[in-house]
Amino acid sequence: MICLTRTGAGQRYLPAGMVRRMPSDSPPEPARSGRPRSVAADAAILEATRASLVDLGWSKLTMGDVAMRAGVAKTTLYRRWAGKNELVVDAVAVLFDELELPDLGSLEADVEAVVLQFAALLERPETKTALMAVVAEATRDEALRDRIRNSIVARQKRLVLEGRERAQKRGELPPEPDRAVADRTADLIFDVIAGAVVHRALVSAEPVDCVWARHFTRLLLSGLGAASGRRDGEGRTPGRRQKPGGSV
Amino acid sequence: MICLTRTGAGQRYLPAGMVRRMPSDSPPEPARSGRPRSVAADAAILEATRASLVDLGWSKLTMGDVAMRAGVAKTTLYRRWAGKNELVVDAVAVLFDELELPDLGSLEADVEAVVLQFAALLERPETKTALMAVVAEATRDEALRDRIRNSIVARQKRLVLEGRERAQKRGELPPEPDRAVADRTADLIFDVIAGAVVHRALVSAEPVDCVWARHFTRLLLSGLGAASGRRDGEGRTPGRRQKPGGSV
DNA sequence: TCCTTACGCTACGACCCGTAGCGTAACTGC
DNA sequence: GCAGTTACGCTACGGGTCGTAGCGTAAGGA
Repeated sequence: MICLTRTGAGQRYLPAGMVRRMPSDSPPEPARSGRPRSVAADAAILEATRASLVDLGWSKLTMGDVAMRAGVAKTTLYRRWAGKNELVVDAVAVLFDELELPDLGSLEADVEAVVLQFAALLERPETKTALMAVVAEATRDEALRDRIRNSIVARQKRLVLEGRERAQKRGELPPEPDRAVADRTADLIFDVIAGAVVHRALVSAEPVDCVWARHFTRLLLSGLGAASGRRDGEGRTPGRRQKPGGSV
Repeated sequence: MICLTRTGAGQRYLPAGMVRRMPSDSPPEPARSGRPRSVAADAAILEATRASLVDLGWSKLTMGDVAMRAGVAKTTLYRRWAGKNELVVDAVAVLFDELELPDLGSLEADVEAVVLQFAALLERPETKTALMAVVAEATRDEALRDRIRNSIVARQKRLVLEGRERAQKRGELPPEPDRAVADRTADLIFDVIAGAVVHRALVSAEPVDCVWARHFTRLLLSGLGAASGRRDGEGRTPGRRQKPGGSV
């Protein structure tokens, strides 16, 4: 809705610095004339945004405050971002690059580790308050939804694909019969993992600790029909399906 | 944070009308003297809040607008609620009373139905934008977190408990070995269901339709080790565990 | 009738929004 | 060097929301 009120001149700025700011998305940069944008300012603004999120939270964060922290004029922010929502998405998105799939020898251990990584990321004050607020705004803003999808969701989804591929090579998961089923299942797994962790951490407001991560992982993998690859000897016997019941 | 700025006089109003406004939570009402609060105004305000959410969304909803729609002075709102967050939580919470566990003969069918009910609730414009925004605010507000827990989360959680109890009577789920495990598992199931549906609907922004609900339910129940109770003949064979694989 | 509480109304300072306008800085191509 | 182009900092502004104070009045109980 903000975009609708922007002037034509303002719109010109958007394609360059706003809609796509993934490093790989602006490769050639056809050497426009004129004073170039300060990349230092970009970094300072995003850093200031995260700092402001920590101190003030989403609702009290203001563009003026961010500009002041970054040592930049408020107008500069509006020249690069349409508003608070877009700015915060970009400021938070890079944090998701920290997520990576470890190789601990079994799918179960890998998933557990990712769950804990994700939970740790959600615990950080600059993410926990910002993520939900941005998602809330995105429910009424198509462009913002795309931005979240392209910058944050995509970063997480690749972990699911990587993990499944690796597990299939290990023989822990069966290969997918066809492409459509594979995509659908990956989406499902992604929503289950991310959704459960977010819900546990932010809605239920209970800690996502090792114990919870283990129970959740077992529930998930048991549902996926994965052969147990746990090698530390604890838990269920390898090669045998877990006994159904409350020990999940 | 709002509460901190309220005067002593303002605080006096909170216990009566704000902290607890569930019908069953204020039973005796020790007959205070003075003009009683208009219950009609209460209903009008909450209704106006939902209407405003539909029209404006969370971020553009203002106390003044709600007051105008309700035919009430803005000061009356502040006499009853500390701010926008608390008001919206109360306005939206009652919608969760619509959720109910059907008895379709099998756990699988029941879970599917609840998932679809929950998804339909999330699709409503007054909830989809409000819920996440409130959760976001709650990350920095202990009192708001409690309010959400007591009014919204509690409403949903009872469905999990009911469903499990019924499934155990049917023999679809094994009884819990002890109380602690039972509680922990119920919490886990709750976070998985609610989290996955919310994430699918609001973050991934994909439809939660019958197909998705079925796949998700099978994944969940398979993980829980439930015996298949599906009676329409399709899907897996009763009495036999589902073949692990991509058909989830 | 007095007392108490809720209500509507007005007004208010404080803050934030998003933009316009200006002069200046930085970089490109001739 | 020169214009041409773009980004930046700064100031100022109208418009909106916030949350409260203060007042007179309405609606109940002792």
